[in-house]
Amino acid sequence: MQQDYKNYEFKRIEEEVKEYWDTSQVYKKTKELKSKGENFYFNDGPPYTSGAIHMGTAYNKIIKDFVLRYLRMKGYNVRDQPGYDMHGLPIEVQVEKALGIKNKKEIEDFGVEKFIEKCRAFAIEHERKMTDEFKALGVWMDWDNPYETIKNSYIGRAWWLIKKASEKNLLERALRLVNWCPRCETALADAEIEYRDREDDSIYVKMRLRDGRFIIIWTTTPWTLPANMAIAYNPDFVYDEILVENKESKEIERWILLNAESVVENSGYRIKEHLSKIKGSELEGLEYVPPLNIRQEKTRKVLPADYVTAENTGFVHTAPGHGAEDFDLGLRFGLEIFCPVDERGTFTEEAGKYAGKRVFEANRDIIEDLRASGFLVKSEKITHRYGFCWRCKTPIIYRATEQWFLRVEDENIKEKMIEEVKRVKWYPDWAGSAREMEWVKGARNWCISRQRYWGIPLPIWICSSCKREKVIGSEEELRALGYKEKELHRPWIDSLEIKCDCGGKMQRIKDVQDVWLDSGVSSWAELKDEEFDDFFPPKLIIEAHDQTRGWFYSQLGAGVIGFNRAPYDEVMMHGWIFSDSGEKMSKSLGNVIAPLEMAEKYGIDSLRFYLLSSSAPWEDKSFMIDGIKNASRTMNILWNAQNFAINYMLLDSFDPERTDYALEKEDLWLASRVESLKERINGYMKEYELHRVCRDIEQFITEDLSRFYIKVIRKRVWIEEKSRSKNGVYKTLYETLLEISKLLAPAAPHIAERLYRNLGGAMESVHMENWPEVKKEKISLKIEESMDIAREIIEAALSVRQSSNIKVRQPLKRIIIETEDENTIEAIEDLKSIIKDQINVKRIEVQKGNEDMPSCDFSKGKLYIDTEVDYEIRAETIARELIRRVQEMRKRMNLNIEDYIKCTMELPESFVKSFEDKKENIAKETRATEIVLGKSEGFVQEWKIDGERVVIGINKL
RNA sequence: GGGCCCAUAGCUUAGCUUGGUUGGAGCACCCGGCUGAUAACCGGGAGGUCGAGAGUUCAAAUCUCUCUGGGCCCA
Repeated sequence: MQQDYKNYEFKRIEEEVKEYWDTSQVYKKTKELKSKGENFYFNDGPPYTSGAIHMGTAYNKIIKDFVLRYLRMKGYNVRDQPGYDMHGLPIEVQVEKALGIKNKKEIEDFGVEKFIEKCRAFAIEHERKMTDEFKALGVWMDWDNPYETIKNSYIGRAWWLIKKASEKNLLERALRLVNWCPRCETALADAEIEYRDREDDSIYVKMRLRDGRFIIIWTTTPWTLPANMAIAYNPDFVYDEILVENKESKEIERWILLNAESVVENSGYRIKEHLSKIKGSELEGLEYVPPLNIRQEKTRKVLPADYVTAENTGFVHTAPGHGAEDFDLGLRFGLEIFCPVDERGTFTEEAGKYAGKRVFEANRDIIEDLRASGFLVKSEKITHRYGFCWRCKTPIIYRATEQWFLRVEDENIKEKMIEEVKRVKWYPDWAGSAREMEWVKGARNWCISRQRYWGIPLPIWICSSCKREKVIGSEEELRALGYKEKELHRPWIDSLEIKCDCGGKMQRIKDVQDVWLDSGVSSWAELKDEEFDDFFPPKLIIEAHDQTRGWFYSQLGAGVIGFNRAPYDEVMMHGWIFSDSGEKMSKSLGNVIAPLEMAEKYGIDSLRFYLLSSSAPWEDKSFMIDGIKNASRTMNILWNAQNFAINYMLLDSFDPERTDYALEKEDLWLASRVESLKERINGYMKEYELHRVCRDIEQFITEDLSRFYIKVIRKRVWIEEKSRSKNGVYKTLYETLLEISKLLAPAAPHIAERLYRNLGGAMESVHMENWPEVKKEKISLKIEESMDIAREIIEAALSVRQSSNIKVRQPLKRIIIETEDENTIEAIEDLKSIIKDQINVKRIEVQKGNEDMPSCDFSKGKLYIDTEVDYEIRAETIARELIRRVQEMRKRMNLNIEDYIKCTMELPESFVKSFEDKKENIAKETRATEIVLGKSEGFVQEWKIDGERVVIGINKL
């Protein structure tokens, strides 16, 4: 056992603990110690290596660290390899920026090889920085051996899945509608789209039917009109046919639409007459003349579609080359998938007069053309949600292109995925049953090809003559074909030509793989061959709720295709951290709170404890500075409790092994509280309710241990001689603190370690310990209830004291408690000395109260205080006042607890007799060898007691 | 527009599953007190239309519906 810093100097403490972990290789030894336990494969969701960690990343790893430390204490052999997601567009975009490059052509000019090297360097540099930060947060993972998605071994494992998909006929190349970033010139997965508000044109356009009537359509993307191939209507609707007049030309027209009034509002038309109702189904077969007749076609058809809603005009302009539903409708009715837009978002020659224009810029021209030709009803602005490229923030467009897909929509695959979502245990339950389920049910075939550079090359070779495809499933397979380059990345891999059976040459498709698939395969790609049997599949993953469509999903898809199962049994989903005003933290808003800055200021353990206890893991949190301050205060209180305990134990050379101790009621009570705390915590851990775990520990430390127990046992500790009762205190404190160090180890690993080591814990580290078992026999609900009653009585009495203006230093003659409650009567009998002590009262009587006495109600009855002051009470009050002043002076002089003093006092005449009577007691309490009345000497201070002047002088001996 | 989650004091939150005395804490504020582990703590004060509305019920923060606002994921 040893004393520690007087104050909770978290910075020094945390640094020193880390140093201890390093020099004594505690992490390694802990893992070795637990290596015989049951294997537990925890799979770390790899953060993306493109920046410093933010509060959310920190929170994520802190939760993981909590759970991993807990699992180790529970005896598991935990596989805790961290990972990094290091490929992909985000890094390419950042490197492009650094190089001052703007598009793919400039990358080709710069050199793909050099570009790849820049990307690699970028990823590795950030990986290093992030690792340092995670370590700083005290996160124990296998930082020397992270899995990295850019390694050859990893890439080969990713290929395995592509081959597997190909073998199962789940890999297909298809003309499909994809999200397209015109700046990055690549397809994007649904997961790569970020939705934000954007202001767009909102136009209503007339489509002339062959019979001269008009159908009105509405769109926010005028640039898709050149690709218009049909108009969709809903056969279940009843449309209005109306007569409208052009306000200027007075021309009369017949329109078919819904919501005529609002469409005509603010336009150059007014309604003359409502003619008739037309059933949607009656529109079948109608033909119209496309308004921007760029292809000189005569007419196109009006087609039925269920997805058309009654919003706007009830008709939907359909461009199969630019919209998902349009595309499907196009397939169903054999429309041409017309897409006159190239990869840079520019109209091609096929777009006639618009050729060469960027699509968004063409909006204006198209609107003007419609206006000029009289087809525009009106043009307004609208703010709506629109998709943007997740990295470069360019508004995306939809294009029909040939891409590679994993056929997730395949009935067997989707059914299995749904089954797996049901099988997996989600925390909280609705993360799976509602959220993930919803997403999986609506899942589309997964576009996995990207027309980019920094990624895992898709291992697909195609013969230029017979078009046969070959998929490579591993690095070995590639090497067997004679591939000599060290690198599996582009551009090197593109050089490999494979001889086709037909005699032709096979070339790799140029695409790289969607980076979401990189992390999707991590569950097996990170494993070494020899680990596979022992660990696969992983048991648990822990990520934020945005991963519903991200990693939860990509792993599920990849796992079902590869292994016919989800690569996890349990998913713990957590929330995001927002700023104190509840906004997203972002550089542009200037409200970013860096995790390490907070750790610097308030301590790592405090940061961790705050984040963990603030609210349920799955809830989003606003980061409150007051919250972390409060956590720091809790750590401080624990620190002080430790110092108090160890200080006195050392003074009395207490040995925790000794058995000559006597336990009092309060000791049994505290022990019971510890055990019931453990029992509650075990319950919370079953549902990963980490916040409840932390809150209960905090409550115990502040309420039970510090504010009550230590206050109650002070007197016992002050007794000079060694005693069985004092040993009882020490024994209780020692065991309590030791248990607390273990319970706190997952959340606040540094202070827990220090506390454990200071107490002389049996292991080298608290993190090697076993998670404490509940000792049920120590739990006594009876004593806990009694103590609750006692505490309530104490509170009530102190309250009456205050309202009657009687300070606690003045003893009360008696209190009277009026109650019928048997438990209360019993509690008073049982805990009399504690109650008397805390209230400073001579006697407790249970009987009918005297209505003239000051009183107050409490839940089980009424409490009265007897305020009569006799000579003895007066004398004791004065003695206590004097003791208090001397103690305060000792403190100010910085004396040690065991130092002796000599004391001189100048007292008013009215105090002298009391003083003489209580002199012995005053001397004992203040460790004064003598107290002399007369001129004060040494350290002298003047006090006012009950309005009288008192001068005290102290000399240290 | 859809799915899921959230809304309780100035702030952070408990209570909601299983309706039932005057809805608890902590932080901050004011007043008083206590203190040889603790610049710690205790007592009191002030502060709540339990997001809004409707319904079920003898009784609703709690159950149901609708709406509003926020978040995530989509369209």
